[in-house]
Amino acid sequence: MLEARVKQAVVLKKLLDAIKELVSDGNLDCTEEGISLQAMDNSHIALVALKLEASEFDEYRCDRNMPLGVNLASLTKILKCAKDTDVVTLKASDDADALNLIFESPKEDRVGEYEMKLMDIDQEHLGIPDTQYDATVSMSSAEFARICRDLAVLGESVKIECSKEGVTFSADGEVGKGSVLLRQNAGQDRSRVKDEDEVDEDEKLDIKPKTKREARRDPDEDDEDGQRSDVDVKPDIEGEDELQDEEEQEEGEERPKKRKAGGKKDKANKRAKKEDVEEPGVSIILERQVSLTFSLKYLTNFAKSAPLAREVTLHMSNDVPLLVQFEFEQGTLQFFLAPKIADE
Amino acid sequence: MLEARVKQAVVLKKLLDAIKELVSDGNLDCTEEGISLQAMDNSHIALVALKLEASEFDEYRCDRNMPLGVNLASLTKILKCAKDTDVVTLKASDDADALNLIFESPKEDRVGEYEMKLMDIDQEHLGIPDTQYDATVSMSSAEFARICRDLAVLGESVKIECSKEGVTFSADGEVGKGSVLLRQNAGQDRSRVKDEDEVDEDEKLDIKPKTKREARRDPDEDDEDGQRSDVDVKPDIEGEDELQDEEEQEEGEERPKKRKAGGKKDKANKRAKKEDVEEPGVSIILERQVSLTFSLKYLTNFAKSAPLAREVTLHMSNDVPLLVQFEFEQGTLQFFLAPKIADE
DNA sequence: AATCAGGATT
DNA sequence: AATCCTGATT
Repeated sequence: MLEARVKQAVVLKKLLDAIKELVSDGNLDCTEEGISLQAMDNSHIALVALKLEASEFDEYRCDRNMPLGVNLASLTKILKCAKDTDVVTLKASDDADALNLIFESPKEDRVGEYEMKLMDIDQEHLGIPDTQYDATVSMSSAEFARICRDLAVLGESVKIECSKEGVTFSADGEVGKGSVLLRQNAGQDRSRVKDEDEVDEDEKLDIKPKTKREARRDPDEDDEDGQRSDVDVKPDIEGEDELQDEEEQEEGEERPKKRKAGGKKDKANKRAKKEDVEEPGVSIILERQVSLTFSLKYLTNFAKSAPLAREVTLHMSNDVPLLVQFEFEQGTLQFFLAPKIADE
Repeated sequence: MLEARVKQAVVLKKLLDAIKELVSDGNLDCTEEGISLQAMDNSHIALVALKLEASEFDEYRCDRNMPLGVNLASLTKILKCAKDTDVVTLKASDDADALNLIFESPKEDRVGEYEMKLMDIDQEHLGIPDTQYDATVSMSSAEFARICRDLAVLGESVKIECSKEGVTFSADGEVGKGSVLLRQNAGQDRSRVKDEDEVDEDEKLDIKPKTKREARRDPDEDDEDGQRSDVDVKPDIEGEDELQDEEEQEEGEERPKKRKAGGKKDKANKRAKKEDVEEPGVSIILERQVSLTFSLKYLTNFAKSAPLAREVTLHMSNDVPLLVQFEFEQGTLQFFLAPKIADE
């Protein structure tokens, strides 16, 4: 038995818009922790991993793990029947061959009940390596989308170079070539480009990811968050909690930073209400310079998630798949893409 | 000789948009009363009946009855040459083989004169039975359009069920199934769901239908309304006037309603100006529960009239054609559609 | 019918 | 910036 309530249908709509062009079918894996979906894209090149946290649902109940095989095009169609502000309740009985979706207007004078047929999908379970990334770039998701769109005009690939200077996206082709340099400008104490020692410290402390994670969730869940991001879409909760505690105990100096992060959360909330104009700054955590080339086709697809989150984080190490991560109120959406090998 | 002036071309444009996909050609029947058009749709399944009231034209003159056979695609093309705010004057001489359209900008600094060739159309004259409907649902036309569009994703037919609970639209197909329940919420004294006795009372008093009719026309015309809708598009003018007078004399109590109607009209005008956000509530008058199935293809076509009127009224009786009625400032647009026989 | 692009609107 | 509405296109 699954019963999950989302306050605003628009979140699910944006999610589906974000992934439906990459993945046609997938299992919504429903567990006590929440709902996750993990799938290779249709051409089996990119990996999409979505996690919706149980705690972030308006109401959540899942008695036992159940994979709900959904056709994302069908789900998109049905979600189109909801108004953006509708309250959505997802329901599935334990042996269901259908997912029930209930759309209720805020005034409760309109109730839509939809039933979507489910399918059996062989879950190729994908282990995502727990990578320590050499470079982590946080930036405005809208800016990321813009850059991908812009450079896609010029060529099929983009080279992303991350150094102390900032991050550079460059592409070239028939028409000509172009590059966009983003300097760090987060307007924070860590906004300047760090030198190696400082970087190491930041990496060790894992400040930056935490800041982002904390932006929308309890600090105590940071590491669960981290695992979700870096290890597996279906992590073991107990193990994570332990890891979390360890880290917190090991590094007492994290606490002040955590509070700082808390401050950021408030700021982010305020922004969401009245400062939408203010774009998130660019911040870079660099352990090692990276230079990687990716298919713009995929990146532009990933960038379609921009409406979900103001900020996107690019995690990169040389010769390792890129992780593009969007954290939004209800969870996390990740995309993985292997770099092109040569500068083709 | 016909000469009719409409203040805003946009009304005619919306009208044409509303019916041009259903009907390709038709006679504009011009009489002293106004201009009406009645036609089966191209597949001879649905019936479209339009009436533009002489009194609602800015200026109206029609010396003798004349059917102007128009190709609606042509008329649409020509109306596209008018700006929405242009004043439109329709002119036709008695033996005309063409309709003249004059588009004048409000500032009168621009005059467009167009002439559209007319055609001879054998008017298959259609008697519309004067049905007493078991259920009458008034609702936001935009919502009606939305529901039809939404359910059209799922299947070809929609079942409309009207009960004390409210009205339910449901459809199913390959992807799954869906239903939308609208509860009564008119926010009026009659907004709650009535039980049988109350329903009977309301029906007897005919409160609800009058309310609706009064929204845009004089109560005295209620029965003319019925005739226009239910009997003939080309009525004998003299006869009708007599009927009107008779009724006025018969039922003195209608006069106050006339005044009331005027007030309501003003209200509607105000709404158009400042209350566009406020959707009309759902109100249901139910003599008997109904459950009917209709082709969504037709209903979605009918729903294209939504820009004409904030509200739509669905009149239903079991096994009888549905009447979908839009009342707008200048007149009434009605669509009739027979139900599907089985639950196919 | 459905998707996409453009323009208007808030 | 995002949504809505329209027109165009496949």
